[in-house]
Amino acid sequence: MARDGEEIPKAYDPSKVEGRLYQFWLDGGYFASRIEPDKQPFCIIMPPPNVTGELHLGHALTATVEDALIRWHRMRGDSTLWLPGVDHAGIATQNVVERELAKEGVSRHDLGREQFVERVWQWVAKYRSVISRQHMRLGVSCDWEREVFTMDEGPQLAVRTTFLKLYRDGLIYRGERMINWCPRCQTALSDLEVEHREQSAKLWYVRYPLLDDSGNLTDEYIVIATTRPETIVADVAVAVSPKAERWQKIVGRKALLPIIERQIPIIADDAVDPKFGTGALKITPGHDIVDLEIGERHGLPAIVAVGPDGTMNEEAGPYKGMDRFQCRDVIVADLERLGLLEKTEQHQHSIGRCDRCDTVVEPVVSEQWFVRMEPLAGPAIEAVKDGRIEIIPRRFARVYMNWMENIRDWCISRQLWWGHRIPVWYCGDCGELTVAVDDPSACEKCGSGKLEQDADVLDTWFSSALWPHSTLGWPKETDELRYFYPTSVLETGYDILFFWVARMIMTGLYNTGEVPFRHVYLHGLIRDQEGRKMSKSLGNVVDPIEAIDKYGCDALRFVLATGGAPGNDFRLSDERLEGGRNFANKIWNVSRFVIQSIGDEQLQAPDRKRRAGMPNEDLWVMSRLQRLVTEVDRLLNRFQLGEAGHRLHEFLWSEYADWYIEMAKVRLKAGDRSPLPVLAYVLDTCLRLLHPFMPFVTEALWQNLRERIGWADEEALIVASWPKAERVWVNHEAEAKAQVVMEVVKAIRNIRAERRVDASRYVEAYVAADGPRPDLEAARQILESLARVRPLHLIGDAGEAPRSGVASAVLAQAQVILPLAGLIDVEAERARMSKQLAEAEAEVKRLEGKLANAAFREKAPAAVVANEEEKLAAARARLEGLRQRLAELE
RNA sequence: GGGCGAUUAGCUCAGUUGGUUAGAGCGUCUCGCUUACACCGAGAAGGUCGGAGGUUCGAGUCCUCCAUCGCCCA
Repeated sequence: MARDGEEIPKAYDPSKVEGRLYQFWLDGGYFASRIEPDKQPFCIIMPPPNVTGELHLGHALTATVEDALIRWHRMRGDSTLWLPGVDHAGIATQNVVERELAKEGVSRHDLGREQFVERVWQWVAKYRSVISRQHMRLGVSCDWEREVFTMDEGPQLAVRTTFLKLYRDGLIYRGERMINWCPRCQTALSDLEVEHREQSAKLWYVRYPLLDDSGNLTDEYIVIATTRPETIVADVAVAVSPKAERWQKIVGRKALLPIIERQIPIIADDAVDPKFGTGALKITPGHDIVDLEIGERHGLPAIVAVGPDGTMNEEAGPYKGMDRFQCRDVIVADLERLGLLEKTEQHQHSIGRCDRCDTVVEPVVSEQWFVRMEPLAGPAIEAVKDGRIEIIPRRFARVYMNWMENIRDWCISRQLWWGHRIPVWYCGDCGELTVAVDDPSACEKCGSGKLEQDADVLDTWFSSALWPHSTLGWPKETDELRYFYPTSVLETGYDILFFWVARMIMTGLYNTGEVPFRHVYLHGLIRDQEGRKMSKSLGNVVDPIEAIDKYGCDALRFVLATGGAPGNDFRLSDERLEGGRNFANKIWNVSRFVIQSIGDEQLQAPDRKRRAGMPNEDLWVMSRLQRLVTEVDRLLNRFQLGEAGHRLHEFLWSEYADWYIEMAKVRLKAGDRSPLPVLAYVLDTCLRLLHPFMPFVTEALWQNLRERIGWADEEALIVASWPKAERVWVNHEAEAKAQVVMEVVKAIRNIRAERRVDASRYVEAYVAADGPRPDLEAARQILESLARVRPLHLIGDAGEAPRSGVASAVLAQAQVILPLAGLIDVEAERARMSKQLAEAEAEVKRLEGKLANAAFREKAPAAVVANEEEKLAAARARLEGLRQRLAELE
């Protein structure tokens, strides 16, 4: 921004101010949080981006919304803490680094665990700084001094403490359960990390030969339907539905498992759907959750035939070493050759895939660590039910409840190298395990020093679940924890409601006894122009930094903040970003005009005691401004950022710039500097209100404006006080008066445009009005200038105006008559007026009907009725005027 | 199978306690360099708010059913 004497550039150039201002804020220490007991704390813990890579638009949206809330509260005088962080993202980061290594032709196994983890730390160091720099480009005003990484000492301690606590409370256990296994990532996954997709597959009908009582093969057989013939090798039974009559007589007999030639029982179980396939199922407890349950009921073993890498193991006999899908083909061919394949059908069913690498997940019985969720869910349900936590938009509370009420145990162990190592040690001597916060030197049971730590790490979300309290110091009782916890708002995308939000609520309550946050604000997903999810493979990813380079940070932020409603997805496009850039430029130019008009003077705020002597337009804009402040506050309090942004846009552009500035120019051009305090005051207020949305332009302009306004106490807008609505300035009468003036101007402009009157040409005009005549008289110069009319005759009765060669417009409170000899076609004018007359008649009729309805008068609120009556009066006045005009038309 | 959301102007979307003649941005059309801004200004056109019922003095907004699309959970 230019200093005095220098010209302010005509167009806003974000690249010239953003970097400089961010440094200015950093230098000023404005982002730092402080514990100030006399103030209201306002705290947001930032969702930690993954260290896997760079920020995307979802992060930009998060940053935009959270920064807006933080800046707003900071200006309101609250003690704000916005705590940034980064997530180690176990499986995702391990994958990324493994991919890097692959480029060098090395696997993690070549390096060994220790060296591999070292490599990941190198990656982390690099990307943490990339992410921080990108956040800074977004203008985030978070407290960088407090940045936390999920693998820092604090979170490490919190993770171990929580693990031990849960273990001692019996809420963490180790057991053999059906889990989801990704053969590519070679780790267990939680249910949430599996994506189910419907797809078309084959359903094979296979004959299992039956044995007689002495175990000899018969020529009878039972037909089962399966989508996974490769798991036949792990079958332990055939189950039939008790409702499938055709099979009842063979229950209790034995079948001979094809190929493997194991004798398996035929059992009956209610879990078998009689309508699926033949009503008989092969039972593979090692690879299917339903089968596992059936197997348990019947005391059957679980055989696992698929190994960790997705190849068949020794249980598969002749198929050992084959990939599971290759095995499927081979086994089907073998069955066919043996005459055991009855038929094949197409079949729609849902297949689970790893949400990280899209590999088909293998359900498999495996020994893992689990968290018992049900006891944790209860209090978490209560917290939302009783309103201690409010979820915005509200509909997500139901989604949350639904999930919580049907919660299942959480598999938390991961066979990865990168992450929080499970704090469990196994004794080489007695075999017992020791769970501890600090690395133990001896076995709890036998005291032996031969301890080995569990090789696995915890699900990343385990540490994320502790984030609001672990970042504030828990389990230590820090001042931060006491002051800022429970935090104020948790803002994130609805896509991680279960992954993260729900788990934070559960563990927050479990560890601290208090909710982790008061409000959950869920934003939608950002999509591309065609509504597709942005993804690297589609190549439709918009890089927020590129958008900032092209349009400016404020443009991007304004678009993100106002682009959609909370919880709804929205589409981002260049057109929208252009709109944001244009708005920033408008703010720039409005300010440029005001600042240049003020010059070197220092102004005082408009004096509320001298309101009586102020021109109506000043009173009007001051009144509108108060309403704006009230509205923006109301909306922000309800997390309606988008709507608040729209109101600001609307006011600044369509009221302040289009009307007030244009009106003020009339006096300014005449050498009257009296509008300046109002111009400056309204601008100052707008810049303050807009600052949370568009921090850079507003700060840049305000730095220039503040030298010229006597009421600016603070050295920077970022810490300037948030505007308060001042009731005294609210003025209905002034608003009504200004309304008439603006309507007259619009009416004249309309006629001029329709009659193709040269825009620069002044024309003679008659404005007839009774009541508002003095107001129009007061606004004479404004009317002349904005409507380009001269001479302007303000008359009491339309009859005093010429009748021939005129074009006219009838408003409720005034009539406009423009003598435009030569440009007027009487018949066309008559037709135009007649059409308007018909409209007005219909309007009057409609309102009369409404008001004649006794039920309406009786039941509707008095204010609504009065409003309708006012409308009727206006419509009648207009109708009367139109009749008169038409009659006088010659 | 259960749940949720969307369906409003050519396009993208607002419209939170039911109360003007339903709004915005972009696009379209007509004018215009009137010294803040052409990243602009002035004017205009454009919608039976997915469909059908219902509640109500009054429904884009509440209820029921249906249709299409999308998402989540199982």
